Parts: sequence; C-alpha cells; structure tokens
Amino acid sequence: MPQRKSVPEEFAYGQMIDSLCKVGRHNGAAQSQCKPDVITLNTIISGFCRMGRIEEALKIMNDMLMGKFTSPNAVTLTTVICGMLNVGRIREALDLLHKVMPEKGVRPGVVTYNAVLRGIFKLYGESKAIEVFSSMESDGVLANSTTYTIIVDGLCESNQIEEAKRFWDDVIWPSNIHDDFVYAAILKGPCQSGKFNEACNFLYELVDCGVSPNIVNYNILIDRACKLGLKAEACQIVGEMRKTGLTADAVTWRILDKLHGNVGKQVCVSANAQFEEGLQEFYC
DNA sequence: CTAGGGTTAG
Repeated sequence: MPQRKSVPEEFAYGQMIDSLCKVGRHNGAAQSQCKPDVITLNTIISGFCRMGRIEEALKIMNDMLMGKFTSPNAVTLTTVICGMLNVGRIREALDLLHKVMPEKGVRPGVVTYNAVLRGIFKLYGESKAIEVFSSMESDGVLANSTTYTIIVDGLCESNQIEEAKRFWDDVIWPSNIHDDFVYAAILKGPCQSGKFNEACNFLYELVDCGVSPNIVNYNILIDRACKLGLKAEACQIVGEMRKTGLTADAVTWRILDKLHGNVGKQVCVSANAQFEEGLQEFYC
C-alpha cells in the first residue's frame, strides 16, 4: 500500500497561492494569467475541509466572493457547506445555502441538497430534514437515489421504520429512482430494529416486483438471520438468492461460517440437513 | 473539483 503523504500544517493559504503563481511564471505565462481557476481553488478548498482546516477554506471562499480570483460556483459552496457541517457549524452552512447562494446567483443542485440533508438528519432530526427535502423539490431539484438512501438511512437511524416504509411506498417506488444502495438501506433498517421478518418480506416483495437485489442486499439478511440463530431462515434466503442467479460470495461464506459453531445449539435437525444440502449445492 | 454509500472479518 502506498503511504499517503500528509500535508504539512504550515502549508497554508498564502503559500499555496504563491506556488500556484510560480507555476504559471515557469510556464512563461503572464502574471495576470496565473490566477488559479475555479477547479484548482475548489480542489484546495476541499483539501482544507478534509483536514478540518475550515478557516482556511473559508478564507479562499471569501476571497472568491469578494472578486479576488474567479467567482465561486456550486461546487465551491457545496464543498464549504460540507466542511462546515462536518465541524458542527450548521447555522453557517445553512446560511450559505439560503443566503449566499441566492445572492450570488449560484443554484444548489442535487449534490448540495444531499450533503445538506445528511447533515440536517444528523444534527436536527427528521422533521427538519423533510423540510429541506420539500424545499429541494419546490426548488425544482430532482432527487436521485443518493437522496433517497440518505432519507431512508436517516429515518431508520431514529427508529422510524414505519416512516421509512411509507416513504418508500409513497415516494421512492413511484419515482422509479432506486438502486441497490436504497434497497440496502431499507433492508438494514428493519433488521437493526428487530424486524427481521419485515425485512425478509420486503426483499421478497421487491423480487416479485421485478427488482433484482444484489449480493450485498442478500448478505444483509443472511447475516441477520445468522445473528439471530435462524439457521433455516438463513438457508431459505440463500436458496431464494440462488434462484435469482446470484451465488454466494466471500462475504456470504464468512457470514455462513459462523453457523458451524452453533450447530446443535437449539437448531432443529432438518434445518441442519437443509443447510448441508445447501452447502453441497454451492460447491457445484 | 462538490454527497454517497450498503453486507462479513479484524
């Protein structure tokens, strides 16, 4: 594994800009043409945000807003919003969305909203998040599957499984915008809230509706079954999975392997037989 | 260039 070089603490804003201009001069460009473009600046801002050096990120953004360099775009502001959310400065992050962006005529896209949504769920909870989701819709920004994954995750994390299911029925399924990540979120939620059967039914419904869940989706359920000691159910799910043409992967095996230690604990014989039979089929 | 990722093990 190549070791990632860490950026020295003292490698700060002023120095950064100096080096950018030097690069320009070496290339023989006139100094006025050496100003870093928006992508360069966004990349630097992103780096500062990732290091938690939000002040330096803000400094660049403010210079851009004041007309030094080029104007910030949606990526610039989204990057800073994320940086702020990550350090808990929610108020200021929302100010950027609600004040600075409109003032500067920069329209937030779905990525901006998704970033904000995640932050809002974590820090303000579900009702505020749904508010943001609504304002996103009224803003004419179309949700994507990441949006829906964030919402399902957010609801399930606060144990609102029913809400999540309703959101799936009312919004996600009709939208036809859903992928393996959304399925994973909505399967994992019930599993973690002790509603394993609900999760199973949901998966089978999906398949009935023509969706093809992937191996990770199945692994989530198989893992839960194993953790609950439901060996027969685990086998059953593996069987259903194989019907769809999927085969156990390394993770599935690692999950199933745990069952071996539990053989005979409180598991009925037929379940064991079925399990062994299942194993044999895997080897074919 | 911006979010965002899901299962096992350790």
